[in-house]
Amino acid sequence: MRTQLKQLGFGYDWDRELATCDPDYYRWEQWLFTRLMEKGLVYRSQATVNWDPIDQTVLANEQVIDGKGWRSGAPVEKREIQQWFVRITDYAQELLDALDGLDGWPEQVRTMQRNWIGRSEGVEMRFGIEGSDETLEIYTTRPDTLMGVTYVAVAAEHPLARRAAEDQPALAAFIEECRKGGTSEAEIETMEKKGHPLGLNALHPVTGEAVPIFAANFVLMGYGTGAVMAVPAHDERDFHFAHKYGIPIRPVIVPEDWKDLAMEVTSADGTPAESRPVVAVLGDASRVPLDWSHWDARFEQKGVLINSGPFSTLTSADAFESIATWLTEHEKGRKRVNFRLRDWGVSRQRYWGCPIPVVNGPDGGLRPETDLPVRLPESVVVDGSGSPLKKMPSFSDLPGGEIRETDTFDTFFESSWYYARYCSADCDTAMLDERARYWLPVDQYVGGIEHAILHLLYARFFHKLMRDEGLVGCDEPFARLLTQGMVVAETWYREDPDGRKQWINPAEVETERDEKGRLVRAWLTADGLPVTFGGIEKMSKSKNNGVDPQVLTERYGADTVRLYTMFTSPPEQSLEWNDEGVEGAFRFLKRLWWLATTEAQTIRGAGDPPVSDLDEAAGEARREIHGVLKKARFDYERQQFNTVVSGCMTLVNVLYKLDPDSPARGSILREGLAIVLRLLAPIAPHITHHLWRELGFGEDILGSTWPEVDADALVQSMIDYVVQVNGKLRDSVKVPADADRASIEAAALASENARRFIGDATVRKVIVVPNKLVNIVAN
RNA sequence: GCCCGGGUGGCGAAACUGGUAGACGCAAGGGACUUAAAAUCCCUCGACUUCGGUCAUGCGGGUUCGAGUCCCGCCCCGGGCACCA
Repeated sequence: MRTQLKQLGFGYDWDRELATCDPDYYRWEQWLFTRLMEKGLVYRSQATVNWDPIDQTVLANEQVIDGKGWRSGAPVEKREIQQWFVRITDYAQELLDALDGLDGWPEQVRTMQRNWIGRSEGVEMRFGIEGSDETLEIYTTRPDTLMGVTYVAVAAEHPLARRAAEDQPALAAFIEECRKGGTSEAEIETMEKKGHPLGLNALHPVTGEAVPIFAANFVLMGYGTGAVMAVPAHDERDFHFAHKYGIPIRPVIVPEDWKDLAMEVTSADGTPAESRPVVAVLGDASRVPLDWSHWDARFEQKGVLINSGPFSTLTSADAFESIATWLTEHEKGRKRVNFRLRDWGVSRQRYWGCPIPVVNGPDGGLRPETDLPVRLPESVVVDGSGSPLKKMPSFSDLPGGEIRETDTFDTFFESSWYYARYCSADCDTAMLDERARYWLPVDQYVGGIEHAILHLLYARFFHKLMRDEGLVGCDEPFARLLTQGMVVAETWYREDPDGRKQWINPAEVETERDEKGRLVRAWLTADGLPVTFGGIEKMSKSKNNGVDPQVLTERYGADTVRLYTMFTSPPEQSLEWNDEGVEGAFRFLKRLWWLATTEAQTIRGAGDPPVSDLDEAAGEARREIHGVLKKARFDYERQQFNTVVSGCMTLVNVLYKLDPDSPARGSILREGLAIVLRLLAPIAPHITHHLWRELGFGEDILGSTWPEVDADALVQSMIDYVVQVNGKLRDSVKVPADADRASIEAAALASENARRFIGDATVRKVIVVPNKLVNIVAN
């Protein structure tokens, strides 16, 4: 890979090369971790993982396919194990607030991070439990719907549910059922929502009303308090759950403009409107009824409270405050800010990775390892079940009955600070030294959009941890961010007899397609036997659908590969790789080469183009050249490199078409090539460097100055105006550049086609867009 | 399911804040040069057309003198969803 990067001409400083698996690197993140332990920023807690009961190993979410282990095929179970966590939630507010200042970042990424952190303002409160002194703590962002609570749901593994299950076999079976399946949010959110009553009631904090408690498979113990209040009338999931289990639906909110009617009904007899159209209750047939027999997105909207006792007639916003105050005064709850963001679980039960530098004492105590680095053993037995380190006493067993932690860090730990280590790559006395303060933040960070949330959030967090250790001087790691689109490619696979997928590289697959491009059949080149299409996905090692640029580099050279890659689409956009167009990039560089070398003598002997007395065609050529330059500079600034390349192609086309008899030809060639070589230098450095010298412009193109636009060259004496009639293109007219509005209008109205299309109609209005068009509105 | 993007010719794409849709390329077709091929150069290239035009930027509505661009509602594709990294 190093050879390939060098061949492609990337200007890296190889003295700063580092490998995150090197103990000289990872010892410093071990050191930081021990500092965080001392500061109380790490803790150990139970967390749920995917467990493969056959292979006896923890599975990554990616390794759970349709609820089964990817290797064993066994149904995956949830299992609680001790894990290390870093308190990223302590930094949630800062991570959120600082996004506003990251104006060099794409708004898209900032939005994703804001949503991920998910700050919400709500109320936490306690429900009593009938016949018990215990309480259930819940959090809601919609306290205005509190009076519509008709049940409460807890996680299947909630202690209350476990205890209730002791003498209820059906409930115990349900809890067992909930253990099946993976832990990913996508899986939990898309599975069928199920529940089972505990046979216990919760007591409403305001009314004291008893509502049933259910164990539910969509409530997770690890997130929040493991319990939620449910308002079927105003939450879609609760609504469907209530229908399924015959739980009452009690509407407590109606649209705000129904306020007067709402007051009528609540003051009339106080009869709950359960399951009856609210309009019928309100007695106004002219309104569109809200019928609670089917879900309607309007139910979730805020409005005015009804059926809510003392809070009826309040708006949702006022009710939020009133209910929060009521709960606070009665010591049953309070307002609270909540974050969706959860603490960072950094433990992995795998061999690869940096060992977590902690020692378990014989008395159960924990201490940070002081003798760093804790090296990852290099010779281990990998038997496919569990972590090899756990079965390696030479690693884990320490004198005095102490046992070393055998979990390793999440590999995001390594990728969260490598950018900073580049500044101090050779420092062996500290994680970072004063050079990191000098260089950071990174001016321009480039990475795939798939890292928009996790990697970029962890790196921002890590940076703040290092800042608080005094290691870096700034608050954020990356001043500007460019998120590349994915390079996606087809995936192909074959299944083993036991159902495992073997991924095959697209380069080894041949296909036959019908005239509409649909796949007819596909086979492996090597054996001619069929392979299965697995969809188009981002290139990855696990799906074996990467493309090796080496073949193209050998055939066309580094500059062609670089140019084509830049030309084929803008960097943010995802791209289905296809090298069919690479010939065009190669052809362009050959044209550039041919022009420069055959005209070298002319160019070397030419001077600057005369500014005033150019013939018309030469003036037009200069206008085009400087027009391209102006746009290319703009496109470089907005990082749209594909149009920089097409601009350069246009510029070379202009130079090819110069009138061979024009006296200005030599000087325009000279000016044009001097511009195009510098515009292309960052993209195709090798050829431009050579031609720059060849044409006598200088020794090193990288040391030259950026070309400047000649504003005089852009001046036009006549301007083409498009003439539209009723918004449709009908004609165009040439107008002197200094013409006033009236004469532009007159010219447009006088044009032949405009007159034809206006016909007998009356001209109502004429719109003039300066330097662009005239639209005549007539009817 | 939720969050973020995207959908424009046969293909990759362009169109700066609403103002000539398809720049620049690829592929294809025709021609020149050549014994021939490669390379190179020139021309054509969204659809339909009565050759006046008409239609066309995923689908259906809307705002506007004017919509690929703005608004509302859908469909499809990609990325992420905390243990792929």
